[in-house]
Amino acid sequence: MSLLTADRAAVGSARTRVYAALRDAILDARYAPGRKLSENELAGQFDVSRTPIREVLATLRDERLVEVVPQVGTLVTRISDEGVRDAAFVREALECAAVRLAAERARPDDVAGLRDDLKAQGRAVAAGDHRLFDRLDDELHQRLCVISGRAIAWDLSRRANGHLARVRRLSLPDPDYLDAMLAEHRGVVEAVAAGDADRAEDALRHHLRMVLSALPALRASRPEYFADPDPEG
Amino acid sequence: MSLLTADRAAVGSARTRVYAALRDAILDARYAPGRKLSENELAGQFDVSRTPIREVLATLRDERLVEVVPQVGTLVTRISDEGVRDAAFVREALECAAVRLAAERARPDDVAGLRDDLKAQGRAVAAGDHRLFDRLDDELHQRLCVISGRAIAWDLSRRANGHLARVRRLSLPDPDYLDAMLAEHRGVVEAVAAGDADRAEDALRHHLRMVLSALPALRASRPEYFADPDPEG
DNA sequence: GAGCCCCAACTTGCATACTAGTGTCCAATG
DNA sequence: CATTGGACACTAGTATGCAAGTTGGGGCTC
Repeated sequence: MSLLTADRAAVGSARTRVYAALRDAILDARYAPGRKLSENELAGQFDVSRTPIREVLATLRDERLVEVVPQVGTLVTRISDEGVRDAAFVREALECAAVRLAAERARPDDVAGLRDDLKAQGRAVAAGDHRLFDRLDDELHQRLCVISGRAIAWDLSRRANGHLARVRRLSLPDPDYLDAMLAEHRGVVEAVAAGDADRAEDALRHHLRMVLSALPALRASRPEYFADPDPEG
Repeated sequence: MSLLTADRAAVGSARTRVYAALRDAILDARYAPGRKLSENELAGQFDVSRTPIREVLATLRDERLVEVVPQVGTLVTRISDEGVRDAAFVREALECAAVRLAAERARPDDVAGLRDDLKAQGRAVAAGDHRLFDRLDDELHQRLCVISGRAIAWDLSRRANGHLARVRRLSLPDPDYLDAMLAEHRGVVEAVAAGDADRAEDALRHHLRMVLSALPALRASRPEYFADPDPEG
């Protein structure tokens, strides 16, 4: 623990630091699906004791990113159809409801903030910076939820998003994909700016479903990241 | 820890037991909003160490039922307009989306299960057993989510439901209220049975919003349970 | 050589000790 | 009498030790 006390409070205690790092590593598949994690090993890597590690793993378990088996170990979950469908369902339900409210409530400075985000996304696409685009993507969705007055929609959406977020991150290297995403973001933002709740909802719903289109290709290229397919549509 | 090992596994470890008891106590306001909780005291009451208590409190913090202030204490949150609105929003978004799917997918035995639940609710209303009705109410909503194929909708709905659940439990003593709730449940179930997604969604939306109608009376009768009103609609 | 059994090493769950920070209460002082 | 300073009791966060259980491999037996 090399941080000063004040910094620890600002950064949010060891737990926050470990959580962010570990979640990021799982989403990037640096901790690959199926890999076994050891509380002791992680404690050593992050230079903290097992206690905060255990709290972080409990949070990640709620997000379905890890599976804790008592007396056996903690595993990074494989990406499952069920998990991806659940995440997509939750995001669609919560964010589509939120974007309707956002369209009704958005004020000029809210719209300006959304457009700033779009511009930054345009620069990220031009620069081919997938990682930055990914962050700005999340930020845009968060902004929409905040504008709706129901910021909790983003909190829950994000928490339920683990399996889907891995699909998204692992699929990013296609430039056409980024262009399409950006175009869809623009459509959502313009509908919100116009105060058109129906159009905003439709645009966002379509957008959220598009992420799923990358799934079959990813499964084909990285079958070891996936659990066995399940038949349900 | 007086339970056998097998029972502990079935019951789900000390944490599950403590979680259920503590959550129930908070929802019933036996631990009143605003009350300070002590990890040490709770550990003594439940005859476990602070570790599982802390895990439970972390979960309850995610549900916004307690607020943990470092180096100060853990408080039962007061019921807030924001918290109630957030809970209502999340339930409406998730469960309305789920009930549409349920209406499309429900099979005869699913419908039979729903109707069994309704009958039990009728008996509970006749007997004036609010507590039982409350459980059956949750069960019905859960069934609908399970039928939809998106059981996660209920998981998240329940987790986000803390503030609203307290309103519901504390408001129960009105018999007309129970009658009205039961009638609305019937409307939802019949729409699902008929495979009418639009009607099911409308009925459920209306139903979920009705819970909010009990809020002003409760606030008037128990102002000490509530945080200061906030102006937003 | 094949199969079975047992043990050792590892796992998480829980209990406990320690650290650092906060608020309160009382006493001393202006 | 009011106010301020300080000690003390209590808090949550973290570290560590102990208990119970699983797994996999090595050695013994057939």
